[in-house]
Amino acid sequence: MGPRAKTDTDKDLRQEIIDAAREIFVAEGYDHLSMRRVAEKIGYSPTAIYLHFRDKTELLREVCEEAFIKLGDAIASARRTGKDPLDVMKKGLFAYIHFGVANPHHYEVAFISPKDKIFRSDESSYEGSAGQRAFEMLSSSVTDCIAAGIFRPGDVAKISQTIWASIHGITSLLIMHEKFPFVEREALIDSVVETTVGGLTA
Amino acid sequence: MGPRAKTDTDKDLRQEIIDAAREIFVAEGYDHLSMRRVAEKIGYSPTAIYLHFRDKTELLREVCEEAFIKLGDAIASARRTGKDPLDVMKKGLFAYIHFGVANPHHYEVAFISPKDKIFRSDESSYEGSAGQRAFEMLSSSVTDCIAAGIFRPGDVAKISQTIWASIHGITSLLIMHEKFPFVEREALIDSVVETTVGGLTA
DNA sequence: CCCCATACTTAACAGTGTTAAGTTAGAAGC
DNA sequence: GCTTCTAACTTAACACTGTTAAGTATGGGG
Repeated sequence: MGPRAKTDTDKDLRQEIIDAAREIFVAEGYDHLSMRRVAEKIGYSPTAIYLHFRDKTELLREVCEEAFIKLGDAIASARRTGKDPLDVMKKGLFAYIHFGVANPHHYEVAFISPKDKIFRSDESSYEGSAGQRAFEMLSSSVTDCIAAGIFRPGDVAKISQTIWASIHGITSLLIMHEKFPFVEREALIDSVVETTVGGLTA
Repeated sequence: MGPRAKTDTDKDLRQEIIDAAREIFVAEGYDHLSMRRVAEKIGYSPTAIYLHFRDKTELLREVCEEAFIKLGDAIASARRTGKDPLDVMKKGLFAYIHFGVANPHHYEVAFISPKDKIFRSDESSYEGSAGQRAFEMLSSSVTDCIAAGIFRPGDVAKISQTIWASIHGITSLLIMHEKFPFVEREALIDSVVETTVGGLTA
Protein backbone atom coordinates (compact mmCIF):
# COMPACT_ATOMS: atom_id res chain seq x y z
CA MET A 1 0.00 0.00 0.00
CA GLY A 2 1.22 3.47 -0.84
CA PRO A 3 0.73 6.77 0.93
CA ARG A 4 -2.53 7.57 2.62
CA ALA A 5 -5.22 9.29 0.54
CA LYS A 6 -4.74 13.02 0.89
CA THR A 7 -7.65 14.80 2.48
CA ASP A 8 -8.43 18.48 2.66
CA THR A 9 -7.34 18.51 6.31
CA ASP A 10 -3.78 17.57 5.38
CA LYS A 11 -1.15 20.00 6.51
CA ASP A 12 2.45 19.01 6.61
CA LEU A 13 2.79 15.53 8.04
CA ARG A 14 5.76 16.88 9.93
CA GLN A 15 3.56 19.32 11.80
CA GLU A 16 0.93 16.65 12.31
CA ILE A 17 3.56 14.47 13.99
CA ILE A 18 4.71 17.28 16.24
CA ASP A 19 1.15 18.03 17.28
CA ALA A 20 0.43 14.40 18.13
CA ALA A 21 3.71 14.03 19.98
CA ARG A 22 3.11 17.17 21.99
CA GLU A 23 -0.32 15.99 23.01
CA ILE A 24 1.03 12.70 24.35
CA PHE A 25 4.13 14.28 25.85
CA VAL A 26 2.33 17.05 27.70
CA ALA A 27 -0.18 14.60 29.13
CA GLU A 28 2.11 11.71 30.03
CA GLY A 29 5.75 12.76 29.76
CA TYR A 30 8.81 11.46 27.98
CA ASP A 31 8.69 7.87 29.15
CA HIS A 32 5.17 7.31 27.88
CA LEU A 33 5.81 8.96 24.54
CA SER A 34 6.57 6.20 22.05
CA MET A 35 7.01 6.41 18.32
CA ARG A 36 4.36 3.76 17.83
CA ARG A 37 1.83 5.69 19.87
CA VAL A 38 2.48 8.85 17.91
CA ALA A 39 2.13 6.88 14.68
CA GLU A 40 -1.14 5.34 15.76
CA LYS A 41 -2.49 8.73 16.75
CA ILE A 42 -1.88 10.21 13.32
CA GLY A 43 -2.86 7.09 11.38
CA TYR A 44 0.53 6.31 9.85
CA SER A 45 3.03 3.54 10.35
CA PRO A 46 5.74 4.12 12.96
CA THR A 47 8.49 4.33 10.38
CA ALA A 48 6.78 7.21 8.62
CA ILE A 49 8.00 9.44 11.43
CA TYR A 50 11.61 8.69 10.51
CA LEU A 51 11.08 10.31 7.12
CA HIS A 52 10.56 13.60 8.96
CA PHE A 53 12.70 13.24 12.11
CA ARG A 54 16.05 11.60 12.57
CA ASP A 55 15.05 9.99 15.86
CA LYS A 56 12.89 10.36 18.95
CA THR A 57 15.27 12.90 20.41
CA GLU A 58 14.91 15.22 17.47
CA LEU A 59 11.14 14.91 17.53
CA LEU A 60 11.01 15.75 21.19
CA ARG A 61 13.39 18.65 20.78
CA GLU A 62 10.98 20.11 18.28
CA VAL A 63 8.13 19.56 20.73
CA CYS A 64 10.04 21.40 23.43
CA GLU A 65 11.21 24.27 21.29
CA GLU A 66 7.90 26.09 21.38
CA ALA A 67 7.71 25.65 25.14
CA PHE A 68 11.20 27.09 25.44
CA ILE A 69 10.17 30.12 23.52
CA LYS A 70 7.15 30.45 25.75
CA LEU A 71 9.42 30.25 28.81
CA GLY A 72 11.64 33.00 27.48
CA ASP A 73 8.62 35.11 26.60
CA ALA A 74 7.06 34.58 30.00
CA ILE A 75 10.24 35.65 31.77
CA ALA A 76 10.81 38.61 29.49
CA SER A 77 7.27 39.87 29.81
CA ALA A 78 7.24 39.40 33.58
CA ARG A 79 10.48 41.35 33.81
CA ARG A 80 8.93 44.27 31.97
CA THR A 81 6.52 44.73 34.89
CA GLY A 82 9.42 45.22 37.30
CA LYS A 83 9.84 48.66 38.82
CA ASP A 84 13.55 48.53 39.69
CA PRO A 85 16.51 46.20 38.95
CA LEU A 86 15.74 43.98 41.92
CA ASP A 87 12.05 43.83 41.10
CA VAL A 88 12.83 43.00 37.48
CA MET A 89 14.95 40.09 38.63
CA LYS A 90 12.39 38.81 41.09
CA LYS A 91 9.60 38.96 38.54
CA GLY A 92 11.77 36.90 36.21
CA LEU A 93 12.56 34.33 38.89
CA PHE A 94 8.89 33.88 39.75
CA ALA A 95 8.04 33.54 36.08
CA TYR A 96 10.69 30.81 35.68
CA ILE A 97 9.43 28.82 38.65
CA HIS A 98 5.78 29.17 37.69
CA PHE A 99 6.51 28.12 34.13
CA GLY A 100 8.27 25.00 35.37
CA VAL A 101 5.46 24.05 37.71
CA ALA A 102 2.88 24.71 35.01
CA ASN A 103 4.80 22.71 32.38
CA PRO A 104 6.36 19.91 34.39
CA HIS A 105 7.12 17.55 31.52
CA HIS A 106 8.77 20.21 29.46
CA TYR A 107 10.77 21.41 32.44
CA GLU A 108 11.78 17.89 33.28
CA VAL A 109 13.16 17.14 29.85
CA ALA A 110 14.81 20.51 29.43
CA PHE A 111 16.35 21.07 32.85
CA ILE A 112 15.97 18.11 35.19
CA SER A 113 16.99 15.08 33.13
CA PRO A 114 18.60 16.28 29.92
CA LYS A 115 21.65 14.10 30.36
CA ASP A 116 21.41 11.34 27.78
CA LYS A 117 18.08 12.37 26.42
CA ILE A 118 17.83 15.70 24.71
CA PHE A 119 20.41 18.26 23.60
CA ARG A 120 23.29 15.94 24.16
CA SER A 121 23.92 15.22 20.51
CA ASP A 122 23.95 18.95 19.94
CA GLU A 123 27.49 20.20 19.99
CA SER A 124 26.21 23.70 20.60
CA SER A 125 24.64 22.39 23.79
CA TYR A 126 23.48 25.56 25.41
CA GLU A 127 24.03 27.97 22.57
CA GLY A 128 20.77 29.64 21.69
CA SER A 129 18.74 27.30 23.85
CA ALA A 130 16.04 28.43 26.20
CA GLY A 131 18.34 27.82 29.14
CA GLN A 132 20.84 30.15 27.55
CA ARG A 133 18.31 32.89 26.90
CA ALA A 134 16.84 32.71 30.40
CA PHE A 135 20.29 32.61 31.93
CA GLU A 136 21.38 35.69 30.05
CA MET A 137 18.41 37.64 31.36
CA LEU A 138 19.35 36.54 34.85
CA SER A 139 22.99 37.55 34.39
CA SER A 140 22.05 40.99 33.16
CA SER A 141 19.79 41.45 36.18
CA VAL A 142 22.67 40.51 38.46
CA THR A 143 24.87 43.07 36.74
CA ASP A 144 22.16 45.69 37.11
CA CYS A 145 21.63 44.93 40.79
CA ILE A 146 25.33 45.21 41.50
CA ALA A 147 25.58 48.47 39.53
CA ALA A 148 22.61 49.86 41.46
CA GLY A 149 24.29 48.99 44.74
CA ILE A 150 21.54 46.51 45.64
CA PHE A 151 23.80 43.46 45.52
CA ARG A 152 27.27 43.24 46.95
CA PRO A 153 29.89 43.28 44.18
CA GLY A 154 31.09 39.88 43.05
CA ASP A 155 31.56 37.43 40.19
CA VAL A 156 28.43 37.85 38.06
CA ALA A 157 28.61 34.29 36.72
CA LYS A 158 28.95 32.83 40.20
CA ILE A 159 26.09 34.87 41.57
CA SER A 160 23.86 34.05 38.61
CA GLN A 161 24.56 30.35 38.97
CA THR A 162 23.85 30.55 42.67
CA ILE A 163 20.44 32.06 41.98
CA TRP A 164 19.76 29.54 39.23
CA ALA A 165 20.55 26.72 41.66
CA SER A 166 17.93 28.00 44.08
CA ILE A 167 15.11 28.48 41.62
CA HIS A 168 15.91 25.27 39.78
CA GLY A 169 15.97 23.53 43.13
CA ILE A 170 12.53 24.60 44.23
CA THR A 171 11.07 24.05 40.75
CA SER A 172 12.37 20.53 40.42
CA LEU A 173 11.45 19.60 43.98
CA LEU A 174 7.89 20.75 43.44
CA ILE A 175 7.67 18.86 40.17
CA MET A 176 9.33 15.59 41.10
CA HIS A 177 8.40 15.15 44.75
CA GLU A 178 4.66 15.58 44.59
CA LYS A 179 4.09 13.49 47.67
CA PHE A 180 6.44 15.38 49.94
CA PRO A 181 4.56 17.43 52.56
CA PHE A 182 5.63 20.84 51.35
CA VAL A 183 4.30 23.95 53.02
CA GLU A 184 1.93 26.12 51.01
CA ARG A 185 3.40 26.36 47.54
CA GLU A 186 3.40 30.10 46.88
CA ALA A 187 4.72 30.83 50.34
CA LEU A 188 7.58 28.41 49.76
CA ILE A 189 8.41 29.87 46.36
CA ASP A 190 8.37 33.32 47.95
CA SER A 191 10.67 32.13 50.70
CA VAL A 192 13.19 30.70 48.23
CA VAL A 193 13.29 33.85 46.13
CA GLU A 194 13.43 36.21 49.09
CA THR A 195 16.04 34.19 50.93
CA THR A 196 18.31 33.89 47.92
CA VAL A 197 18.01 37.51 46.94
CA GLY A 198 18.35 38.54 50.59
CA GLY A 199 21.57 36.59 50.91
CA LEU A 200 23.07 38.61 48.09
CA THR A 201 21.91 42.02 49.22
CA ALA A 202 24.47 44.59 50.31
CA MET B 1 18.90 -28.12 33.15
CA GLY B 2 18.65 -27.52 36.88
CA PRO B 3 20.42 -25.06 39.12
CA ARG B 4 24.02 -24.19 38.55
CA ALA B 5 26.64 -26.32 40.30
CA LYS B 6 27.34 -24.78 43.65
CA THR B 7 30.90 -23.65 44.08
CA ASP B 8 32.78 -22.69 47.19
CA THR B 9 32.46 -19.01 46.24
CA ASP B 10 28.67 -19.16 46.51
CA LYS B 11 27.16 -16.72 48.96
CA ASP B 12 23.52 -15.88 48.83
CA LEU B 13 22.45 -15.45 45.23
CA ARG B 14 20.43 -12.50 46.46
CA GLN B 15 23.56 -10.72 47.60
CA GLU B 16 25.35 -11.71 44.41
CA ILE B 17 22.59 -10.05 42.39
CA ILE B 18 22.75 -6.88 44.46
CA ASP B 19 26.51 -6.71 44.04
CA ALA B 20 26.31 -7.13 40.27
CA ALA B 21 23.48 -4.62 39.99
CA ARG B 22 25.33 -2.06 42.07
CA GLU B 23 28.42 -2.40 39.91
CA ILE B 24 26.48 -1.73 36.72
CA PHE B 25 24.31 0.96 38.30
CA VAL B 26 27.15 2.93 39.84
CA ALA B 27 29.08 2.85 36.58
CA GLU B 28 26.28 3.50 34.10
CA GLY B 29 23.11 4.56 35.90
CA TYR B 30 19.52 3.42 35.96
CA ASP B 31 18.84 3.43 32.25
CA HIS B 32 21.74 1.14 31.43
CA LEU B 33 20.95 -1.28 34.23
CA SER B 34 18.98 -4.13 32.68
CA MET B 35 17.89 -7.38 34.27
CA ARG B 36 19.52 -9.31 31.45
CA ARG B 37 22.85 -7.59 31.99
CA VAL B 38 22.75 -8.33 35.69
CA ALA B 39 21.87 -11.94 34.92
CA GLU B 40 24.70 -12.30 32.47
CA LYS B 41 27.14 -10.81 34.94
CA ILE B 42 26.33 -13.37 37.61
CA GLY B 43 25.96 -16.30 35.19
CA TYR B 44 22.27 -16.97 35.72
CA SER B 45 19.22 -16.61 33.52
CA PRO B 46 17.37 -13.28 33.73
CA THR B 47 14.35 -14.83 35.38
CA ALA B 48 16.42 -16.12 38.27
CA ILE B 49 16.47 -12.56 39.60
CA TYR B 50 12.71 -12.62 39.98
CA LEU B 51 13.00 -15.42 42.51
CA HIS B 52 14.78 -12.96 44.78
CA PHE B 53 13.29 -9.56 43.83
CA ARG B 54 9.77 -8.68 42.85
CA ASP B 55 10.91 -6.38 40.04
CA LYS B 56 13.63 -4.05 38.87
CA THR B 57 12.43 -1.31 41.19
CA GLU B 58 12.84 -3.47 44.26
CA LEU B 59 16.30 -4.56 43.18
CA LEU B 60 17.38 -0.99 42.67
CA ARG B 61 15.89 0.10 45.96
CA GLU B 62 18.07 -2.46 47.66
CA VAL B 63 21.08 -1.15 45.75
CA CYS B 64 20.33 2.38 46.88
CA GLU B 65 19.62 1.56 50.49
CA GLU B 66 23.26 1.25 51.45
CA ALA B 67 24.06 4.52 49.74
CA PHE B 68 21.24 6.18 51.64
CA ILE B 69 22.67 5.00 54.89
CA LYS B 70 26.05 6.30 53.81
CA LEU B 71 24.48 9.67 53.02
CA GLY B 72 22.91 9.88 56.46
CA ASP B 73 26.15 8.81 58.08
CA ALA B 74 28.17 11.32 56.07
CA ILE B 75 25.86 14.15 57.07
CA ALA B 76 25.70 13.09 60.71
CA SER B 77 29.46 12.72 61.02
CA ALA B 78 30.12 16.03 59.27
CA ARG B 79 27.68 17.72 61.63
CA ARG B 80 29.60 16.43 64.62
CA THR B 81 32.59 18.54 63.53
CA GLY B 82 30.51 21.73 63.72
CA LYS B 83 31.42 24.22 66.42
CA ASP B 84 28.08 26.05 66.75
CA PRO B 85 24.51 25.55 65.49
CA LEU B 86 25.18 27.40 62.25
CA ASP B 87 28.43 25.55 61.66
CA VAL B 88 26.72 22.24 62.33
CA MET B 89 24.13 23.06 59.71
CA LYS B 90 26.67 24.22 57.14
CA LYS B 91 28.80 21.12 57.61
CA GLY B 92 25.70 19.03 56.98
CA LEU B 93 24.76 20.96 53.85
CA PHE B 94 28.24 20.57 52.40
CA ALA B 95 28.19 16.87 53.20
CA TYR B 96 24.86 16.50 51.39
CA ILE B 97 26.05 18.27 48.27
CA HIS B 98 29.37 16.45 48.17
CA PHE B 99 27.66 13.11 48.61
CA GLY B 100 25.38 13.86 45.69
CA VAL B 101 28.21 14.91 43.43
CA ALA B 102 30.27 11.87 44.44
CA ASN B 103 27.36 9.46 43.93
CA PRO B 104 25.51 10.96 40.98
CA HIS B 105 23.54 7.89 39.96
CA HIS B 106 22.36 7.22 43.47
CA TYR B 107 21.43 10.85 43.92
CA GLU B 108 19.64 10.93 40.61
CA VAL B 109 17.44 7.96 41.41
CA ALA B 110 16.78 9.00 44.98
CA PHE B 111 16.19 12.74 44.63
CA ILE B 112 16.15 13.92 41.03
CA SER B 113 13.92 11.45 39.20
CA PRO B 114 12.11 9.32 41.75
CA LYS B 115 8.71 9.96 40.22
CA ASP B 116 7.64 6.74 38.56
CA LYS B 117 10.80 4.84 39.25
CA ILE B 118 11.67 4.15 42.83
CA PHE B 119 9.80 4.57 46.11
CA ARG B 120 6.54 5.30 44.40
CA SER B 121 5.02 1.92 45.15
CA ASP B 122 5.94 2.50 48.77
CA GLU B 123 2.94 3.87 50.59
CA SER B 124 5.20 5.13 53.31
CA SER B 125 6.98 7.23 50.69
CA TYR B 126 9.28 9.28 52.80
CA GLU B 127 8.89 7.52 56.11
CA GLY B 128 12.23 6.26 57.28
CA SER B 129 13.89 6.98 53.96
CA ALA B 130 17.22 8.70 53.61
CA GLY B 131 15.51 11.88 52.52
CA GLN B 132 13.50 11.80 55.70
CA ARG B 133 16.52 11.26 57.92
CA ALA B 134 18.55 14.00 56.24
CA PHE B 135 15.61 16.36 56.31
CA GLU B 136 15.11 15.83 60.03
CA MET B 137 18.71 16.73 60.72
CA LEU B 138 18.22 19.88 58.69
CA SER B 139 15.02 20.78 60.52
CA SER B 140 16.66 20.38 63.89
CA SER B 141 19.50 22.62 62.80
CA VAL B 142 17.02 25.25 61.73
CA THR B 143 15.33 25.04 65.13
CA ASP B 144 18.70 25.37 66.83
CA CYS B 145 19.73 28.35 64.73
CA ILE B 146 16.50 30.14 65.50
CA ALA B 147 16.81 29.36 69.21
CA ALA B 148 20.38 30.67 69.21
CA GLY B 149 19.23 33.90 67.59
CA ILE B 150 21.28 33.21 64.46
CA PHE B 151 18.26 32.88 62.17
CA ARG B 152 15.21 35.12 62.17
CA PRO B 153 12.22 33.36 63.73
CA GLY B 154 9.86 31.70 61.28
CA ASP B 155 8.16 28.52 60.11
CA VAL B 156 10.77 25.79 60.63
CA ALA B 157 9.31 23.60 57.88
CA LYS B 158 9.28 26.44 55.38
CA ILE B 159 12.83 27.48 56.18
CA SER B 160 14.07 23.89 56.02
CA GLN B 161 12.42 23.35 52.66
CA THR B 162 13.91 26.58 51.38
CA ILE B 163 17.38 25.40 52.31
CA TRP B 164 16.74 21.98 50.83
CA ALA B 165 15.67 23.61 47.57
CA SER B 166 18.99 25.45 47.35
CA ILE B 167 21.27 22.52 48.07
CA HIS B 168 19.21 20.16 45.96
CA GLY B 169 19.34 22.73 43.19
CA ILE B 170 23.10 23.05 43.09
CA THR B 171 23.59 19.30 43.52
CA SER B 172 21.29 18.35 40.67
CA LEU B 173 22.61 21.08 38.39
CA LEU B 174 26.17 19.90 38.90
CA ILE B 175 25.16 16.31 38.27
CA MET B 176 22.86 16.70 35.29
CA HIS B 177 24.36 19.65 33.42
CA GLU B 178 27.92 18.54 33.10
CA LYS B 179 28.49 20.58 29.99
CA PHE B 180 27.31 23.87 31.41
CA PRO B 181 30.19 26.31 31.99
CA PHE B 182 29.92 26.47 35.76
CA VAL B 183 32.40 28.52 37.73
CA GLU B 184 34.82 26.62 39.93
CA ARG B 185 32.82 23.93 41.67
CA GLU B 186 33.76 24.41 45.31
CA ALA B 187 33.44 28.17 45.04
CA LEU B 188 29.95 27.76 43.62
CA ILE B 189 28.90 25.32 46.32
CA ASP B 190 30.25 27.74 48.89
CA SER B 191 28.32 30.57 47.32
CA VAL B 192 25.05 28.64 47.39
CA VAL B 193 25.43 27.66 51.03
CA GLU B 194 26.58 31.07 52.18
CA THR B 195 23.94 32.93 50.21
CA THR B 196 21.11 30.74 51.46
CA VAL B 197 22.25 30.82 55.07
CA GLY B 198 22.97 34.53 54.78
CA GLY B 199 19.45 35.18 53.54
CA LEU B 200 18.06 33.62 56.69
CA THR B 201 20.37 35.31 59.17
CA ALA B 202 18.94 37.77 61.64
C1' DC C 1 13.49 -45.88 47.15
C1' DC C 2 10.14 -42.56 46.20
C1' DC C 3 8.17 -38.13 46.45
C1' DC C 4 8.29 -33.42 46.51
C1' DA C 5 9.58 -28.82 47.17
C1' DT C 6 13.12 -25.62 45.95
C1' DA C 7 15.70 -23.24 42.64
C1' DC C 8 16.59 -22.75 38.64
C1' DT C 9 15.68 -23.04 33.35
C1' DT C 10 13.61 -22.04 28.52
C1' DA C 11 10.01 -19.91 25.86
C1' DA C 12 7.15 -16.43 25.29
C1' DC C 13 4.42 -11.88 25.59
C1' DA C 14 4.10 -7.18 24.92
C1' DG C 15 6.53 -3.43 24.45
C1' DT C 16 10.63 -0.15 22.94
C1' DG C 17 13.72 2.62 19.17
C1' DT C 18 15.33 1.92 14.77
C1' DT C 19 16.74 0.13 9.99
C1' DA C 20 16.36 -2.34 5.48
C1' DA C 21 13.80 -3.44 1.81
C1' DG C 22 9.45 -3.39 -0.72
C1' DT C 23 5.33 -0.87 -2.82
C1' DT C 24 2.53 2.57 -4.76
C1' DA C 25 1.05 6.89 -6.56
C1' DG C 26 1.87 10.86 -9.03
C1' DA C 27 5.03 13.87 -11.71
C1' DA C 28 8.27 14.34 -15.70
C1' DG C 29 10.01 13.22 -20.22
C1' DC C 30 9.33 11.74 -24.77
C1' DG D 1 -0.58 8.25 -24.05
C1' DC D 2 3.04 5.52 -22.41
C1' DT D 3 7.06 4.81 -19.82
C1' DT D 4 10.24 5.89 -16.20
C1' DC D 5 11.65 7.70 -12.10
C1' DT D 6 11.29 9.46 -7.49
C1' DA D 7 9.16 10.72 -3.24
C1' DA D 8 6.44 9.06 0.50
C1' DC D 9 4.84 5.71 2.49
C1' DT D 10 4.50 0.54 3.84
C1' DT D 11 5.73 -4.18 5.99
C1' DA D 12 9.15 -7.05 8.13
C1' DA D 13 12.67 -7.44 10.98
C1' DC D 14 16.60 -6.63 14.49
C1' DA D 15 18.10 -6.03 18.97
C1' DC D 16 16.72 -4.65 22.89
C1' DT D 17 13.58 -3.97 27.36
C1' DG D 18 10.75 -5.82 31.85
C1' DT D 19 8.10 -9.57 33.08
C1' DT D 20 5.31 -14.07 33.37
C1' DA D 21 4.07 -18.99 32.56
C1' DA D 22 5.42 -23.35 32.29
C1' DG D 23 8.97 -26.92 32.33
C1' DT D 24 13.00 -29.41 34.62
C1' DA D 25 16.52 -31.16 37.46
C1' DT D 26 18.49 -31.70 42.06
C1' DG D 27 18.93 -32.52 46.87
C1' DG D 28 16.45 -33.59 51.27
C1' DG D 29 12.76 -35.99 54.11
C1' DG D 30 9.70 -39.79 54.85
